[in-house]
Amino acid sequence: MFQLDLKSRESIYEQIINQIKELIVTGVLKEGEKLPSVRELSKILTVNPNTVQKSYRELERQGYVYTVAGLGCFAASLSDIKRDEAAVQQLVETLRSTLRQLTYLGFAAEEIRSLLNGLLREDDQKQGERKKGSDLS
Amino acid sequence: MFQLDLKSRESIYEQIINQIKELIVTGVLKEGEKLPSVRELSKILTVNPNTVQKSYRELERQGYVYTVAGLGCFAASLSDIKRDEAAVQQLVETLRSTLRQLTYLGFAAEEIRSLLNGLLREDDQKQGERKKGSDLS
DNA sequence: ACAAGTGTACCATGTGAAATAGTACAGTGT
DNA sequence: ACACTGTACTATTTCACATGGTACACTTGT
Repeated sequence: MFQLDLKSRESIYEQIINQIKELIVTGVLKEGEKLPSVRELSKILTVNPNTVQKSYRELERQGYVYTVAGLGCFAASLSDIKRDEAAVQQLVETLRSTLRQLTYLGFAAEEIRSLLNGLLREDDQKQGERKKGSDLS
Repeated sequence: MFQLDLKSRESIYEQIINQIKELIVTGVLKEGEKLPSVRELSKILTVNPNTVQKSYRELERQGYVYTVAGLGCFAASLSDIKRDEAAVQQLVETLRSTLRQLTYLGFAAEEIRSLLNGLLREDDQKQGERKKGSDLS
């Protein structure tokens, strides 16, 4: 269920955030379903409770979960997810930078297109085939 | 020509690396052209000489430049750039993660494809420009 | 009322990367 | 000799991350 990579550049709490996001967006965690408690998840992952709580706090800020004191943390409705424009901008900038670096390494435009098509196909599968894609060119 | 963002998550020496890579790949810095000396560039950017040297060392390791003790640091031939397979794998992983996060934010496959097409178009333009006269200030 | 579980808010500590500051040495060209 | 160049250190600071620990308020089941 959870897989942490301690060597990753991505910090632990960010990995937790992204993995929970995935569970919610893919529908594994349905609206209203309870997440593991802070202390419980910290034991499962053998990380500090504070680290898990930091993840939960951020997930709530972004609208992926809601918490009730004394009860726990629950998956929110997909429609509650906040599309933070600054976050989007950040992601686009990351995309731009990554694509550029691939170009630096000598990848031709066609290679990159083909690579992206492969990655998008993965996403489609995870999403459950909501849309069938057109070509990138 | 150099633009550092101290607030960026990307560290300074990484920003220097990427901007120099761009100058070399786009042909602004042609093969054999001399880069600013470590001390000179550090003054231009108002960063520590050690930071610049770290960038140059990494650029040499990746084959973008070659250095001659006592002479300076020079742009290498594009054919000398090493395609580090681990680095490629890292970039692909970053792409995968970024695309996934866009999906989490509710972007449809079509939106993402269109966004990527825009970014690829930017790259095509940069590749075609091939300006003359390297203006490093 | 009580206990156990929940989220939450702190504070202190350790760690590692990044960046800075400074010194020193070797090679190149004039 | 001199002024550049790259290079190699060491030491220090800063900051985010992660950990360890304590405390408090709320909810549920008993």
